[in-house]
Amino acid sequence: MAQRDTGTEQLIKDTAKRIFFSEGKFHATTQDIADAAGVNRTLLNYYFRSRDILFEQVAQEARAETSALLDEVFSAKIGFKQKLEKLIETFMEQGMKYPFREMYVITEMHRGDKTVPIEKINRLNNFLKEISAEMEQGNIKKMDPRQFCMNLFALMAYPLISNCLNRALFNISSKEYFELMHDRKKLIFEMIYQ
Amino acid sequence: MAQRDTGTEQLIKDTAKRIFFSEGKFHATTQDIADAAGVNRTLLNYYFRSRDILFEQVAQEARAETSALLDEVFSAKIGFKQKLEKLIETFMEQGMKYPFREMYVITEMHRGDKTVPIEKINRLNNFLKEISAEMEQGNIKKMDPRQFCMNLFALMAYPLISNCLNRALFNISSKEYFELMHDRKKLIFEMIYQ
DNA sequence: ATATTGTTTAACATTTTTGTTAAACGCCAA
DNA sequence: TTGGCGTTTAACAAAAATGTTAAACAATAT
Repeated sequence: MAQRDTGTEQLIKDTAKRIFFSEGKFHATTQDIADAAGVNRTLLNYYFRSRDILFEQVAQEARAETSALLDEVFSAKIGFKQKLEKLIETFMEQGMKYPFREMYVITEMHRGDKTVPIEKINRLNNFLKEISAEMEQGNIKKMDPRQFCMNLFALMAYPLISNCLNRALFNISSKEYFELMHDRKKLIFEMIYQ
Repeated sequence: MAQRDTGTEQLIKDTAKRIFFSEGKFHATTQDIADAAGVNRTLLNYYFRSRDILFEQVAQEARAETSALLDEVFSAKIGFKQKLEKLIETFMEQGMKYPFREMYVITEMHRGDKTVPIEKINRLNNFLKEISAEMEQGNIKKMDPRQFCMNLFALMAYPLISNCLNRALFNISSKEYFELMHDRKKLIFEMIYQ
């Protein structure tokens, strides 16, 4: 009956997420995570039984978090333009905290031959229809709506992922990089919506 | 004096690259690679001494390959517009073969605290200047040239990386996906160059 | 032919990572 | 207070991954 909640289980998951999603350390071991969380490694087994279960649970929650984000935006009763703005704002903010979340999901998919448990296809289809409608109205450049989708997510996600490369290339600090990322919100919108 | 070359060393590296860069299996072990190459695992140690050395060498060559690509494009004596077209064409073609090459480099950077051995900054600065000039001429939308750069690479790289996700979302075959990727070449150019 | 040298293999050893067990700890209720 | 129960720990065990060695093999030069 789970009486005493010391928060350790949550601490472990949060730490795993930080290591995987924020720091992009996909090779982290259970010991790495335990150390980072400041707990005994045995606790990972106590709470999650095995490494695989913990990792899968983290991936599962990552998918759920992304899902929730998209759901909230797509189901909002606002116009397409506002949806786009909201999506960019929300995605970029979460992305700055967890740049490698989607990448973790992808990497874990490649590990096993997990089939993608995605039911979000209907929701996406609605979005694709909205995109088509906007193209008809001339608000966005005409193209395959799927390409529009890929453009949008590419523009948001990739610069976050390639943070360390770009910082070296442009020779800029972490602070400057975050400023660039903030500026991208407006910039991305203006790029895809005329 | 390396008389007898059975091609095994190259086979091992090529196999490692296929597994890492094409299949995105960053968790692959030396045994996985040996199996995929159809050779005894001991040969990895014979040719490369240790796993770390092999992995670092693969990462090193990945950086060199990307470098060579950019060098070839940037040093060409052609106009900016042609450079852009050439860059997109070359990058996308290589990207379709090795979608996870840059991602592997990034992941390996996160593993150790390797400092980025990049000297390409001057070359990039030239490109940034060219971008600025084009903006002055009104050929491309005005913005921070670094943002332009990030847009360009994001549009090219991310859809390749998120292949498996997108295929599930859009419910399309591998063949259809490749068609979309091919179409992107023209599409990306038109998006960033008016 | 045979010695040489680079290549490949199997068996073994080591290290790293993960999993299990039993006991200690600490809070709460009877 | 003490018995129970969830939590935590350390010691141990098992498995997985990596590294080493010596011997077998095969092509070439002498």
